[in-house]
Amino acid sequence: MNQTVQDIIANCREAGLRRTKALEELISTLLESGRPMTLAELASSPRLSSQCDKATVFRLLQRLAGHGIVRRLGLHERAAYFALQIPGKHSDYLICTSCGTIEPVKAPCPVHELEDEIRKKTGFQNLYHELEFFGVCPKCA
Amino acid sequence: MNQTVQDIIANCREAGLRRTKALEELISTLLESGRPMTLAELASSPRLSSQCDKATVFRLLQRLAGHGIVRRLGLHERAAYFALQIPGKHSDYLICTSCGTIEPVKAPCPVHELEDEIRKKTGFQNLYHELEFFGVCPKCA
DNA sequence: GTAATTGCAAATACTTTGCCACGTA
DNA sequence: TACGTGGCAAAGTATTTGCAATTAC
Repeated sequence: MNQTVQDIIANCREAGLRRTKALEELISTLLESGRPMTLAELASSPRLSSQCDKATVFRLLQRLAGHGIVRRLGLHERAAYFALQIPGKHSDYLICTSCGTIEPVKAPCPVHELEDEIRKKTGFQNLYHELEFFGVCPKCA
Repeated sequence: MNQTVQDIIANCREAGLRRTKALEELISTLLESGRPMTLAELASSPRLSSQCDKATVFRLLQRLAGHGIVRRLGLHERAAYFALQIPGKHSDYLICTSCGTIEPVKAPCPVHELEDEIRKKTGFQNLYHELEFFGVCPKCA
């Protein structure tokens, strides 16, 4: 287990969560995959399926989302997606509507200025955004 | 019933759909509301609840989405949202995570250039994007 | 020891489909 | 008439919760 996992778990501890096997495996799995994952995917992943129940993963994700350690994403599927929320890192996603592959967009996000403007003009608090591109990838086309 | 409704229904007819009461009411409702709505909202709206079953609304929305006349949106809720897809018009949304209000963002969308870039670099077909801002509105704060 | 966490199973929420009746073209 | 469309009810998928047992601190 590398340093980053330890760091994130340290954040969890600060947030008042207990250090459990399930928590460690969940964080590791999300970090290793590097992409948003659904509850079903997570709960059936090798590291977690042997380790704990789907309800546990669900509740863990809920707690982590409540503390801003993971973020829940829509992504147009029926199932919700979850991704680690690394401070200072923001990702937009490119999603193939045919095969469902999700990859982070590498280019810098062009939305922050508009976000600032909206924050000023509307008075919304805790503003953040979610940006996804949908299309058919070359393999599927 | 105004002209725009007639226009949209004309598009539906061209797409091979029949002109039914349910179709007219659905289009009118979506157009009047001016915002994305869930299946449940639509099916229980005054114009539609008296008119037809939820399954009918569901199937209509599916057909319309298949022909690009409505668009299905994620918007972070458990239920899917549907919005009329007016040619040449694109909307980003500002959503209050506390009361759930959804309003279109008035400012021009700053994402089109990045979208073009992604189209060129990745070879994705039929590329489009979805952009949402989430936060707590002044009333809820 | 105490409160947070977990597993299992049951309850919800929302979506989707089957089947036959009906209405539009 | 023929095929798209509609209603009703049932099935499917994903999420969420209750409660007693367990575990981290």
